[in-house]
Amino acid sequence: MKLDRIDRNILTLLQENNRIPNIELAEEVGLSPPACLKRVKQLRDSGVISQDVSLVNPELSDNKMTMLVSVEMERDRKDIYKQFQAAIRNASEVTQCYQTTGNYDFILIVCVRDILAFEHFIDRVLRSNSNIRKFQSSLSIRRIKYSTAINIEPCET
Amino acid sequence: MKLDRIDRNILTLLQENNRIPNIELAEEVGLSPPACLKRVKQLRDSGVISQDVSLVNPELSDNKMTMLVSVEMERDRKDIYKQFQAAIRNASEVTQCYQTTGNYDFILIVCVRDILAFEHFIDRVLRSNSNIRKFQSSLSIRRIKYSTAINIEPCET
DNA sequence: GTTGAAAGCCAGTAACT
DNA sequence: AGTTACTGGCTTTCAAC
Repeated sequence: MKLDRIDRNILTLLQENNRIPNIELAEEVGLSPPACLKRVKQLRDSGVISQDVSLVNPELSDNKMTMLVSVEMERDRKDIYKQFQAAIRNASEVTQCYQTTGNYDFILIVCVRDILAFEHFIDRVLRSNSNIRKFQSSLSIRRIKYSTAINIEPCET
Repeated sequence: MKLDRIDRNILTLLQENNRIPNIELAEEVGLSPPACLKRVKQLRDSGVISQDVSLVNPELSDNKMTMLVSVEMERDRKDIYKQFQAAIRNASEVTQCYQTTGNYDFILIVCVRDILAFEHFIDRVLRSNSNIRKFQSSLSIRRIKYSTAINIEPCET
């Protein structure tokens, strides 16, 4: 989908606050409310906007412990990767997972209640998987920065 | 702030979709619309819900490159850490940053347009900082999982 | 906390440029 | 693509319970 300057403008604003009334949004981007609404609807329907969510203060979660886990697989076989990815998607403890190049194959961000829950996760998802050569965990003691917005540069068109 | 079962229920639902009409939300949690709305408002006002945002498909960002960077500081001095954290918060390329224990002190998730932009980031933020002993970057070739929701267990009260 | 009702604003549609 | 005019629905209040 082609995004023009106004679309990009809309996305930047909605990434900051998606509860802004359409009337205000329209004014900010210099459009009439229906025209603006139509664009927003299109952005949602086409999947450019994938989800609309409330962000909750993590201090209030029962999962106060965040672990960063690097995983190295035994071999570079596609089916092995696929199977691991499926397991990760099913593991509710994993909030993020990145496949990487370099020393490790995957980096996981895992949120759990306590060490016991983390051990349980490791046993269930990692240790039971014989395709994993090794993994290394480190405890996150603080989340310094967390932003869900992606950078959408204004363009000329 | 004390959260009862209904609050937790509301938060779980809004973390999935914050555009749900209040009427539906109220029905889902078994409350009348005004009572439900009052709770949601309170959750927002008190900061339990910190932000309401649209999530945009990262494929559409101009920053198609994600790098995972581990950073080790020269010494465990609090003022050095503070200064680094401030620099990280100011760096628009950094979308997430976790302070950790273990082999490294920080893990960054950095989104940039291309290698050039990454080099620029490294020069500006990392290489220019003499308190950094070393850092290691790896390229994320795929985001396997990404969830903004935190786990909020139902409770008895 | 619930219910019911009323007010006002906004989303969404339609007709048209 | 866009605007203006209109309708319907929802949010948001307030009352009374």
